[in-house]
Order: sequence, then structure tokens, then C-alpha cells
Amino acid sequence: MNESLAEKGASLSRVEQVYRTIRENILTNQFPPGYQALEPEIAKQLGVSRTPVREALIRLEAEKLIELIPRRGMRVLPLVPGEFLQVSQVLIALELMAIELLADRKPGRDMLSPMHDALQEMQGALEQDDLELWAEADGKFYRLLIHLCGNDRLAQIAESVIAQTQRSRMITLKMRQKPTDSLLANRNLYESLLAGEKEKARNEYSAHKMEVLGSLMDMLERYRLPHL
Amino acid sequence: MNESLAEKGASLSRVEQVYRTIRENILTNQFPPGYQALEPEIAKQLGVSRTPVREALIRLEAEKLIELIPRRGMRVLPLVPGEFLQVSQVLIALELMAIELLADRKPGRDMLSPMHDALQEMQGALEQDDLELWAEADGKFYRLLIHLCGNDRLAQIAESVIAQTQRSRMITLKMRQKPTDSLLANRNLYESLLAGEKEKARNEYSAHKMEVLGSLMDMLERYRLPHL
DNA sequence: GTATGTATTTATGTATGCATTCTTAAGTTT
DNA sequence: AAACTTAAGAATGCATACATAAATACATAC
Repeated sequence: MNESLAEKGASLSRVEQVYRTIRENILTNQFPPGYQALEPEIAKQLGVSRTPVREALIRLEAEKLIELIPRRGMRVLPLVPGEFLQVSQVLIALELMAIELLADRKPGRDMLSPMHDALQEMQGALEQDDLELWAEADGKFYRLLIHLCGNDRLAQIAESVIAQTQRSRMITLKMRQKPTDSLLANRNLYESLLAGEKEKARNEYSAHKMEVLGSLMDMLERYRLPHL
Repeated sequence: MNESLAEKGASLSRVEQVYRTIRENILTNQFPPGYQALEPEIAKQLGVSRTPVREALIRLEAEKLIELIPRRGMRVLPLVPGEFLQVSQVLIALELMAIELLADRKPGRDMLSPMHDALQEMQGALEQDDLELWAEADGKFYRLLIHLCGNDRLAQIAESVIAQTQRSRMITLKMRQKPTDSLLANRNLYESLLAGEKEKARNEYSAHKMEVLGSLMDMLERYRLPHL
């Protein structure tokens, strides 16, 4: 698993440290979907008492990253395809709003420059055929969208939703064909935002995302993945 | 405050009971925005130890209903107008998606009948000039929308967002003029959904909601409400 | 009266204790 | 061998204990 928390910076509360550690383990798939662990187990591993572990688990459960089952401890929540679809739809809803809000801010080149950078990264990754890198840049691009729109609450909720699908993303990554079209779609989105063409941005995003999602769902069915 | 939990049905865990009690107190404004209370206080009031109180508070904090400040206990989160706007935008984003999803399901009269009932209730309330009743029916209408769209995750997140603005709604209720136009807009939305006219439904909803939200924000500014 | 320093109180973060109840293992019966 | 019973073990839910650190009260000095 992970190192004991003993050596970690003592500035943070134990709960916070436990929380972060477990969360990280989930997002990096070290605790894969379905992984189970008991409170005392985790507590011993991390060298703390059950109390902070418990409180951290409650937070993680509220974020829908795990579920707490009496007497079987925590269980990393797998996403069955239907759930993956639902979570993705939520994210799309939020990103659509983010596009709307960002467009309304009439952002200049300076404001959007981080997104431009992300686009460059995506292109670079594509040229090197580095899928991982591409995914990272793509993720960055949309995360920027969310954070630049000016609605912190939206950003925060979106981040939580992203966390829930993080692993799935990594898994489905390999199932997709080369994401050349995605780069193009993102470029178009970027340009539309810069030009302040709200409707265009919305439509482009919507069409592209729905299509990607649709093909992804097909894949899941074809490969009969029981969960993500 | 509230009755001790001693007499409550023992079927639920203490954490759950504490959680529900506090949540209810917040939503009904018995714990108004800014209200503060210390863990030991709450524990004594409810007749339990600090442990379940603590765990309940963590959950409420995750839902953004309260914040936990070291040494000052829990504090019911007030919404400054800017935050109210943001939360409302999130809800709009989700409801827009719900409309899209529901429309795609090609719902028949039977499926939508609860929404129709809510419309009737709104009309009745309007005729009796009963604002409270109207608000309740209006809330029911949109909650149905959310729950009928088939996306449970969306519904759940939306519910949490609604909870955050519940109080604000009740307060701003009195500031608005008679919501005749809202009834009309809701009727139109209902009809469009029934007719499967997705675009129309989206646009109607969007236009109406944005307008109401805009005028509400104006009011808040005019009346200089510091928070909700 | 204001300011400074000290003592006291007390809320919190975390650990530990304990009864309950589920799980699992062992043993027994058919 | 399968099914049922019973006993042991252990995780949980909650209560309690305790050290720490902040807040408050109080006393003293200016």
C-alpha cells in the first residue's frame, strides 16, 4: 500500500493526511474498483488510530469514491457502464454551463492562454503517439475551462465528478481510436470561445462530447466490461 | 432547539439521526445562516456523545450546508449573493441536462402526470394567492423533472444543490412579483416535453430561468441583502 | 481606561475502551 | 458430503479519556 504517515509533514491533521492518501490511492488505481479494506487495517497501515480513518472515510463516501459497508469496511466504488454514462452526463452539463459563462466573460487571449498551452501539449502528445500525455493535456484543457468560467461552485462540483471518472478515463483511453478529432474539436471550442461565439462553442462541444461518449458506451458494451 | 433523540425510532444509527435533525433544522431555518454551535452543545442537546455528532457534521460540511471552524464549532453557511448566483447556475446546468434527457425518453402523459399535478397545484396556489404553497408546487415540479430524467447521479447532485438554496428560495420568494409568468413558463416546458420538442423545451426553460435569476439578483442588490 | 501578561477554562483532535452484532470457523448431525 | 448448530473472533458504533492549543477571564501595570 502506502508509506506510513509518520514521516509526512505534521502540518496537516491526521484526518486530512489519511483522506489524501486514500484518495490518491484510488485515483491512481492502487486501490482499484472493488478494492476493500477494513478500518483497523487502514489504521494500522497508516499508523494512526481508527478515529481519523473513520472521518476520512466518511468524507470519501460523501464524494462517492467509496462506500462504507458495515463489517466489510470501505469498498472502492466501481462504475457500471450505466453509472459511467450518468456521471459523464453530469460533467457535460456542467461543462456546457462553464462554456456559457466563460463565453459571457469575453475572455481575451491572455485569459485563455493556459488553454492554448494545453492544446499545444495535446498536439505534441499526438505527434509522439503518447496517449497518456494526451489524456493529461485533454484533462487539463477541460479543467481549465471549468476553472476559468468564474463559478467556483461549479468548478468544485465538476472536480468531484471528474475524480469519480478519473480511473475510467484512463481505462477507456486505450479503447478509443487516435483522438485526432478530439484535438480538432477542442481547437474549435477554443477559437469559438475566443471569438465570443457562444452558440457555436456550445454546439461544437455538445456534438463532439456526445459523440465520444456514445462511441465509448458502445465500446464498453462490445468489450463487455462489467465495470470501470 | 429540538427534542432529544432518545425517543426517536432506534432503527437508525445515531449518526444518521443527528445528521437528519441538524439538516432539517437548517433547511427550515431554525438554524439560520450564520448560526453557530459547538460540538459538545449539540451532543448534549441531542443526548448523544460527541462522536456521532462529529461524523454527522463532517457529512453536512461535505454537502456545503455548514462549515467546521476549529474552536468555534459548526457554522451554518450563509450564501452571499455571488454564491447564490453560482449555485443557481449549477442547478440550471443540471436541469437543462435533465430536460434533454427526459425529452429523449419520449415521455407519455402517464409518465409526466406527476408534473401535471404539480402544475395544477401551482395554479391553485396562485388563485388563492398562497405564495408558500406555490413555491412548494414549483419546487415539486422541478424536482420531478430531475427525478424523471433517468439519471440518478444527476438527481442526487441536484438535490444537494437544491438543499443549499432552499432557505434562499423561501426568503426571495417574497421579493418577487406574483409568479404568473412562471406558471406559464412551466406549462410551456411541460407541453414541450410531452410533445418531444427538445430544443423548444430547452430554450423556454433557459430563457425563463435566466430571467428570473437575473431579476432576483437585481433585487438582492437593491435590498442590499448581505447574505441568504 | 487601556494595555499587557498570566491563569483558567474548554473545544478539538485523536486514542482507547466496550458492548453489540456480524462473520467465520468448528463441530455435529443426517 | 451437505446442512445445520454453536462457539470464537473481530469490526463496528458509540462513549469516554486525554493532551493540546486556543479563547476567555482576570489581574496587574501604565
